[in-house]
Amino acid sequence: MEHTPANCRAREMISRVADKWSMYVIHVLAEAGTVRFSELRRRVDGVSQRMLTVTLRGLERDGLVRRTMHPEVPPRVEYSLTPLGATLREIVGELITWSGAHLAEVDAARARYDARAKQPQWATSDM
Amino acid sequence: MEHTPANCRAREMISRVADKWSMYVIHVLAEAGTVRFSELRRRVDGVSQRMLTVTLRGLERDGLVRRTMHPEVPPRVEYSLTPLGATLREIVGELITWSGAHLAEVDAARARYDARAKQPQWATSDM
DNA sequence: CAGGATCCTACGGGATACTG
DNA sequence: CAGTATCCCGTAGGATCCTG
Repeated sequence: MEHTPANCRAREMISRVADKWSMYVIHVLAEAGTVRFSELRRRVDGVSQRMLTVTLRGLERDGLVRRTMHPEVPPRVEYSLTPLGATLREIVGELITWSGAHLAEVDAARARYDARAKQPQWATSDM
Repeated sequence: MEHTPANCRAREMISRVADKWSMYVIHVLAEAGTVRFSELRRRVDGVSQRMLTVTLRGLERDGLVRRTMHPEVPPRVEYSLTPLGATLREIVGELITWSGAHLAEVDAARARYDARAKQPQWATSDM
């Protein structure tokens, strides 16, 4: 993995996906297929209406998500992954899987760290 | 992929890693092995000294990064991935690879989106 | 129902200066 | 060298209200 121009721009792409909601939205779309806005809002637990819109716009702009407007009343808008977006499925899925698998370890590490940080005196070998 | 408690907390883990620098730092440590602070700062292009410290502390707390202090003068501090952190290597690596592979597509999608957004009138079939 | 427009706040994150 | 401490600003992002 060298310092090629493409690699430089990798940070750009990471930034694109590394916000609070993008990965989660991709993940939900990956498992749900085609979903309406309100349904998506329900599934992406805790997202505000505004942030869901903003996130979807970003993903749509990057060609990861397709937005389909049905000219009815009341309006129905459906979202799904594009083929490009689908190529992210696996990676995001792995990240989710990883989280589940290593959650306990991370929690333990945190507890250890916090304990040590709280009483730095005890960390000295003598006492 | 169901709505298990572990899966709920997946978002927590994603949030942990989905900030501006964590993935990038993990990636650099993955390819560089054991690195001193200043060297890391040079390699993680664009990071401020403060944010590198903050990011490293977070990763250390979560047990993903090991910090080794050598009691010398001038001080030497080295960072490396823990075994747990190393399990993220592949996932982050895939994301980087993905970025490189699909950069052009994303750029094209953006250009298309922006063009359409700028002149919404032209989007109508007649004109 | 889908989401644009506003308002507002908290926090991410940069620059700079200081310390062991 | 490897930080910590401050100051400060921009923006991510939540709450609310409004419209087609």
